Amino acid sequence: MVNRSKVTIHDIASRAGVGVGTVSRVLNDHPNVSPKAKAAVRAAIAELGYRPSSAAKTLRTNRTHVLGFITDTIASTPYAGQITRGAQATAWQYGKILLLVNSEGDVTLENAAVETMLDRQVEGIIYATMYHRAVTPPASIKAVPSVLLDCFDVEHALPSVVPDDRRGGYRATEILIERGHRRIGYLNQEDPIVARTLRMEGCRAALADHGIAFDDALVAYGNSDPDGGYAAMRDLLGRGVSLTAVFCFNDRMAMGAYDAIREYGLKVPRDIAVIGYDNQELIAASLRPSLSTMELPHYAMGVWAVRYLLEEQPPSTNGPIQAKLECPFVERQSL
Amino acid sequence: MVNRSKVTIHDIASRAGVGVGTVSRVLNDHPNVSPKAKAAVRAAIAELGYRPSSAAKTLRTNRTHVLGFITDTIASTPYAGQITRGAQATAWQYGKILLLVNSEGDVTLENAAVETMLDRQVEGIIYATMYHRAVTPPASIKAVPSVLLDCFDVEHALPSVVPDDRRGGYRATEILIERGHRRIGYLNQEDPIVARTLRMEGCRAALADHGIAFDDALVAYGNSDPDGGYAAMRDLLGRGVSLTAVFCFNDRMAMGAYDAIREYGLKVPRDIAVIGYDNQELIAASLRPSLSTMELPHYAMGVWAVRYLLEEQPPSTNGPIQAKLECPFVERQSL
DNA sequence: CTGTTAGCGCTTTCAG
DNA sequence: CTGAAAGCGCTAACAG
Repeated sequence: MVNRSKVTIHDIASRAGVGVGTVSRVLNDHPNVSPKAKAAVRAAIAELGYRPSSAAKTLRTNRTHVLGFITDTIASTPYAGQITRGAQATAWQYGKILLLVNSEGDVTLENAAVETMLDRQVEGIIYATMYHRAVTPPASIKAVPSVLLDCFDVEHALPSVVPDDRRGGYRATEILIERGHRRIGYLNQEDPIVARTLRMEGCRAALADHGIAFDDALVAYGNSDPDGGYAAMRDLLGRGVSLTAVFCFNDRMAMGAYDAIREYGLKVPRDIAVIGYDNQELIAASLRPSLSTMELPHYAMGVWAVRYLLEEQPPSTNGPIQAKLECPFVERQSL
Repeated sequence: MVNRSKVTIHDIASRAGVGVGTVSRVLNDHPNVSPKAKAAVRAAIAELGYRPSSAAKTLRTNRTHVLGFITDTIASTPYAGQITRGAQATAWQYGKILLLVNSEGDVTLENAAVETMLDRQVEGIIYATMYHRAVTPPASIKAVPSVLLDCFDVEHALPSVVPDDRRGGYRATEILIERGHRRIGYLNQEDPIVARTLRMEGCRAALADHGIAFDDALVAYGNSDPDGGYAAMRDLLGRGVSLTAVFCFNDRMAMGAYDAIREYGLKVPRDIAVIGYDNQELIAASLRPSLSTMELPHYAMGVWAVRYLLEEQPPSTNGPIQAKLECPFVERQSL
């Protein structure tokens, strides 16, 4: 039976003919309760449609089992979904629930969000961005255990988890080399964001490790979208340099590159192998031929962040941990 | 100054030399407080780094200012982001915050999520799905004001908000007709989901209203993804029927259709105009030429749902409201 | 094993 | 205008 007006532990107690202490004990699975009392309480709970008040419990125990989750732009990409999903699923496993605020990058709002969360006594805060970059989160975030996701603060004063873009760039290049390519083009994005620097570093390191000289004539720049990839690829092809493969900064640029390659009467992967980055499913899996790419570990970062907050944190030797998660290679048909 | 150990209203009261009642009054902006007392309290609050306990407040007032937000699949599409974003932003405007759970369609988890939310005394629940369909949400959801988003229950026993797919199908077709097309192909998705039925109905109605006979030879079926669109378009083109435009069930199918059209040596929009559905930005804006499409009002539905929960609900004449939101036409270069 | 009791921090009468 | 007091529903001693 469902009773709308507030049923309290006292109602249960009198109904079951026991004291409130006993009710509380069965509610919290305490060991020393007689089976009989337990049954009576259970029955009363069911009959009265009792629902514990988590506010009262929180007031008493000082625990909320709530984690704050702040994002900058939840919308623009499907990434946000994966991060959120990983974080939420993991929180749930631990019996925690997420309080969500999307700041859209508004600093005032971000501060207010942290304040609200602190008022609500969240047990930790996850501050997530949708691409790998440096941030300055509200200082008050330090009032509770916090972790930066897909971003880091310049002082590295807060723990963080980001994709290992350098290693990803290295692996992508190495994979191309392993398949026999030695003339590898690089479609780079023009904004010098963190990911670009790191991936490029990895790429050069792989080239060097395999005794291939880095050739500036093989890199072209463009916007990090299909148009930019299209333009950059045309640029590259227009130079008349020989190349058998191209590593694109991201899948969106690769999408544009496909168009340019096709216009030149070339075929992927027969004439030019293409590897992307991000594993933006919607694109990578849909292109013809489907695109091999390095996956950004969004879900994994969500999981990692929550685990970090909830598990015992090992004593840090030198500053908060700055975790780098691997970007796995996702093989499809473009190489 | 930030004091970590709990500072209570009593600390503020004694520090400011007033009673707790007065402190509470300034905290809640009550009218009858002397400027002097107010100033003293404010000062004490700042000095002690006081932070009100929302648990205590909730216990006392019975209000949490929290809304529950349950999604089935937050990840697979960027849609989820828009829905969530619209809901979150609107909630924030009303001084509410969202408690998020992603069920991944797991019924047990869904039930548990509702229970937790009710224990936490959410003031309303939004139950959102990522595509327009019929659902059976946990019955206990009715314990608080609730609304279904992008879905509806078969009995229409709960209020809901969905895209107006019928009208969208009508408009898309009409737009094609207005531009002079009379031989319009239809790339339909093979699963008979709600959106398919509705869009098709709209399409036929538009045709009829403009005196164009519906021709079965102009509709082809496929998976609702690029491969399906590709196959369906090839099918259509292979029939040798004349057509100058094609209305695709969604943008992903349109993406595949582009490939098929190109393979036939035809050009979009010169030879065949293409209109999609969904306005899946990542695809629609990236295709070459960019794709004109009907937008699914995800953000708007998120806004609508929260508003509905929070605003005074007009007395319903016949059952809970079943809102249909318009799918706006987004013009790009494919027609 | 169990009933009683004392608060958790806050809001809200109720008298001044 | 303001202090004192009474709980909101629950848990955690503390005596049995």
